[in-house]
Amino acid sequence: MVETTPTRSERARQAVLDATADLVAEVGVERTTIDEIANRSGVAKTTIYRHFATKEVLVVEAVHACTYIPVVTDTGSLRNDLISCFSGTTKASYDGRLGNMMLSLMDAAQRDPELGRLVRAQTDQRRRFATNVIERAVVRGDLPADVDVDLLVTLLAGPLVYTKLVRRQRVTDELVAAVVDTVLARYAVPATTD
Amino acid sequence: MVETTPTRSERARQAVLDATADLVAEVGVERTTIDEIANRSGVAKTTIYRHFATKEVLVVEAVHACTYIPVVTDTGSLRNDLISCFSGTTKASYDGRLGNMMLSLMDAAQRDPELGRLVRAQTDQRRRFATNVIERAVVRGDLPADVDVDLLVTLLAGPLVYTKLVRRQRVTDELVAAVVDTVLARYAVPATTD
DNA sequence: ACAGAACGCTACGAGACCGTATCGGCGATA
DNA sequence: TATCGCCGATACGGTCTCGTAGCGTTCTGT
Repeated sequence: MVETTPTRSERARQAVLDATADLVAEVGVERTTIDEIANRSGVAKTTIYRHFATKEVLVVEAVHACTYIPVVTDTGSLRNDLISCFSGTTKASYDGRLGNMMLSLMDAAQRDPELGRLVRAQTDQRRRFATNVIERAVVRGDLPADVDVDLLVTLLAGPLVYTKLVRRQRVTDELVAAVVDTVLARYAVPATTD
Repeated sequence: MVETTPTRSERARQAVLDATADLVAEVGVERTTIDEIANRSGVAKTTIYRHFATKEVLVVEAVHACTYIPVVTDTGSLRNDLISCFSGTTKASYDGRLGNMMLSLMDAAQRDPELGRLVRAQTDQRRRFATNVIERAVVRGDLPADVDVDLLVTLLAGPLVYTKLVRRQRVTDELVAAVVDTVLARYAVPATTD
C-alpha cells in the first residue's frame, strides 16, 4: 500500500463522495441534491460537475465506496462460521451508513439500471460469503452433497434482512444464532454450544 | 352489502386513488406528482386538492386501499395452513401493485411517520395471519407450548420477503413449501405430502 | 326547472433543482 | 516568481412541482 499525499483535486473528490454517502443515508437517493452535497462537502457545485457527469454517476460511486467486506472465518465448524459470517455482515453493513441507505437504494435500483447492477452485485457478494462457508461444509461432509446451497443461503439471510429492513429491529447475536440453528436442524447438524 | 350508485364526487375520488396507487407502484412515492395523478385519473388538479389536503395524505389513503386480506384456511394441518397463508399473501399482495410499491413505501416510511404507521400496520397484519395459524397448532399440541411464535414467523416470512424484495425473484410454491418444511423440521413436524 | 354543490380548465407565484457560464483566486510546479 | 491548472463564488435560464385563485360548466337533488 503506497501512501501518497492526496492532491487538492483528490481531496475535493473524496469530500464530495463522503457527503454524498452521508446524504443518501439520511434522506435517500431521490431527495439527495447536488446543491446540498456542495453545502455539506464545502466543494463548489461547479467543481462537483467537473468530477462527476451526473448525479447518478456520483451516487453510484459514493455507494460503491461504502462496500463492506467481512472477515471470513474458517474454524471448521459450519455453525460457528455461519454465525460469524452473518453477524459480521449484518452488524457492519446494516448498522452504518449502508444500512440506512439500503431501502432507498433498492427502490431506486428498480428504475436505474446502473444502481440495479450495483445493488445486485452487493447482494451477490454477501451471499457468496455464506455460500463459501456452506460449500466447505459440504466438502467436509458436514452437509449432504446434494444440498440446495442457494435455498440454504436464502433461508439464513432472509430472516435477518427481513428483521432489519422490514421490521426495522436490531439484528441481535441471539437472532443470528437462532436462525442458523433452526435452519441447520433440517440437516441434523447439532447446535453445539461451544 | 348495500350497492349504492357512486356519486360524481365518489367517482372522482376513487379515480384519483386508483391513479395514485398505479403511479406509486410505477415510479415510487417520491416521483409521484399531483399533476401526473391529474392526467392519469382525468380529475382536475383543483379537484384533487378539494379531496386531499396534501400529497402525503393522498398516498397514505391510496396505499391503504390496496391492502390485501388473505383467505385463512384451517385444515387442521399446520404445514398446509402455513403454506396456504404464505403463498396466498405472497402471491396476491406482492405480485400486484402493492408488491411493486413496497420498497418505495418502506423507504418513504423512514421519513414520513404516517406512512411508517401504515407500513408497520400492514406488516403486523400479515404476521398476525401466520401467528394465528401457529397458535392454533400450539393449542392442538402440534407445536410445543413454549415455542417462540415471533421468531417462527420471522423464520418463515423472512426468506420469502427477502426473495421477493431483495433478490427480486418470483416466490414460487416450491419455495414456500421448502421454507415451511425446513423451519418446521426443527420442531419435528413431518413434511407430509398429502 | 332550479339552486347549490362539485367539477374542469387555465393561469399564476413561489420555491427547488439542474446544469452551465463567467471570472477571480489560490496552489502546485518549474 | 511566473505560469498554468484547478478550485470557489456568483449568477443565470430553464424546468418541474406545489398549492391556490378565478370562472365557467356540469351534475344532483328537490
